Amino acid sequence: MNSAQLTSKKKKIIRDIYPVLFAHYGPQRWWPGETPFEVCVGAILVQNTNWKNVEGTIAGLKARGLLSCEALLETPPERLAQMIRPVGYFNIKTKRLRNFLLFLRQRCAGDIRALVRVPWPQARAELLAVNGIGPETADSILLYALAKPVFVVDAYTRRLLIRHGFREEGRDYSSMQALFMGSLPSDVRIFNEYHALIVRLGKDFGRDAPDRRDYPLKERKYFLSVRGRML
DNA sequence: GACCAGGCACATC
DNA sequence: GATGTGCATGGT
Repeated sequence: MNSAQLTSKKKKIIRDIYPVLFAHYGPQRWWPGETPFEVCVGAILVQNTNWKNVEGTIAGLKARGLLSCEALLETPPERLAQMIRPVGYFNIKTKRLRNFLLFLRQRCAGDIRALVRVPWPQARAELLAVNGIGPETADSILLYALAKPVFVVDAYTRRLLIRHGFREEGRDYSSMQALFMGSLPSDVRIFNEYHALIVRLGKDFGRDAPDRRDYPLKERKYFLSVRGRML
């Protein structure tokens, strides 16, 4: 098999996994937040943390009427840090959140939706320039807050790829993103749902999922396991 | 009590 | 440029 055929086969695998996940889990209706601003706050707070820990924290901020750019900026950092304690890394996340809020106020007059009219590669670069916003956080904001056609990659995505034999593509963020974006139509709805489904799958199986990283992709039929169902 | 959870920046080699 | 480390709480 030449490299072009292998690439084509890999793309097909990426395309084929999606309908299987969708059929099994149904629509996930992401992002689990009400406003674009809430998406941004959640994306920062959830970094390397259980989403459950973030949910309650955001609800608390909302209940206190603090879930806005200006209100959060007016909150003393020490106080903010105490309020977001449950998300873990609360000191560093306080700084990261404030860095984002300062960017938001200065660049968007406090409204992230101002970036909707900016071409997404530029908006992405601007977000990445904020200390504390890395590729996944930036892409989550672009896709789920601004509806830009950007695929979000995360730890679950890496695990899924490695388990399906994508050792080369799974080596770093941009490679994984290129694999998905190069295999799928550039459709916000699909990118939205696919990433959410991968997270859902990951939460179901965690690290207990079958792991066949030693099987070369070209020598076997790929598989996807959903509650014992193998492909 | 260990291990894990929807990262990121920074130091060091 | 690859690899290692600190950041921290809450659930299983």
